[in-house]
Amino acid sequence: MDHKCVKPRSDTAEKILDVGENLIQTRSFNGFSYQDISDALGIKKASIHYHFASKSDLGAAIMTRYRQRLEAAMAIAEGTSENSCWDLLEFYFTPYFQYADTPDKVCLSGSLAGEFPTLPADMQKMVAGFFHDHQTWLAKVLERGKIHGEFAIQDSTVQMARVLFDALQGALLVKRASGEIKQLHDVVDVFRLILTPTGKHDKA
Amino acid sequence: MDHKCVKPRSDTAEKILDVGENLIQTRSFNGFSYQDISDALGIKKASIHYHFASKSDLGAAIMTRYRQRLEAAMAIAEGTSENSCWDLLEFYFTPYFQYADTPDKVCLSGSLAGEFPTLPADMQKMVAGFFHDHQTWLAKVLERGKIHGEFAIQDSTVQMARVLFDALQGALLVKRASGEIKQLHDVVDVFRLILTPTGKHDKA
DNA sequence: GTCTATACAAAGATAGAC
DNA sequence: GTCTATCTTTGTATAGAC
Repeated sequence: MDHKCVKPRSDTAEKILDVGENLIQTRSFNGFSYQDISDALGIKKASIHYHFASKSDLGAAIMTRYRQRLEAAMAIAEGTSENSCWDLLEFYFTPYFQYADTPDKVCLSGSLAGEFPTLPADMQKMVAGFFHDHQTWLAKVLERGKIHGEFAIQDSTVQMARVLFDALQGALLVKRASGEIKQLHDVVDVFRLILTPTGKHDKA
Repeated sequence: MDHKCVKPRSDTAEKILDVGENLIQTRSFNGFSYQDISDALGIKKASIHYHFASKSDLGAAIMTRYRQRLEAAMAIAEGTSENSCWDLLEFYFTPYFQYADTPDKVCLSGSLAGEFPTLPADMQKMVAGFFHDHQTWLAKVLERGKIHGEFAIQDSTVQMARVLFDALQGALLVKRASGEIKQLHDVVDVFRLILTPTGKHDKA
């Protein structure tokens, strides 16, 4: 089960990825430099190039790790039989709430979306893949919940998954500008209400 | 009625704003340079500085003009008595559809949202103001439509306006990455459905 | 693996001629 | 208003010592 599909990486490389991920989420890809990482870790810019030859490579590595981490968690949650579809949905919301609790973090892909046409080609593919995978996963959860009678969805679950995903990403971005955490909570609350069949939201 | 609250500007300045607006919508603020404008207009970088001393000034001017243009149109539409609330809503969608019809354009503020923390302070205020104004306008339309019986909204119209706005902004960003125009249409279709009281969508 | 040093290009910005 | 020329800073990236 723990088949370690992730390449082992040096401790420094991992720290660079950590800082880089954070920097993209807070400042976007074009908005940070190797100097920022250098400052954060106390190592020289040249040392970063040893681990990641180009900024493009670094960006791709950050995206890859981010996607693997989230999508592995999604796959595990989905495969855990105790989880109801409501559980899965609430589970999916957690990182959004985590980011919204910070003053300046958004989803990695959400941050990159604004500068999409300026990104290296491989990063563009990864961002598009991220969007696709998350919406597909959400659609699967909604479809299963619809069939089980957990969710009240008259029409396309694929469509609903798209709207939910768009709203979550949009809410994070708008929230960061306004500082109002309600921006995200409203999205979650509205969808909880829309998807609830009887009118009461029962998670257990 | 036509009280011209917009400062008269030279023809070149206006062209610079046009190109700059386009560049931000396609490449974001950190993703374009004075050189890009220089190339597009066939004038030298120094000439641009004559019209807009700093990039910060240019960005602020672009944002100001963009907001005024959209919000003036929204105010006029709102004040036109023939318009139903459905009309107003469909009217609000039009620029989103326009952007979605291009390969690489998103909302100006949506583009800036991804790099928000790196923006000059005055631009940050304008982006936040844009988000606030648009959501307030949408909430007003939804509230009026709710009272008139045009819209089926059980709960907070403010909340619903937020979710709709988030979803529209998110959809444009995701659409640009995937190229799938459906990303935006799904949002519009779902909200048309949700807001329709009888189940049929009657715009007249 | 990390450092110093440096190359190289691009960006924002200014001075001053025309 | 636009130009040429130039300055300054920053950013990505490489070479080579340790």
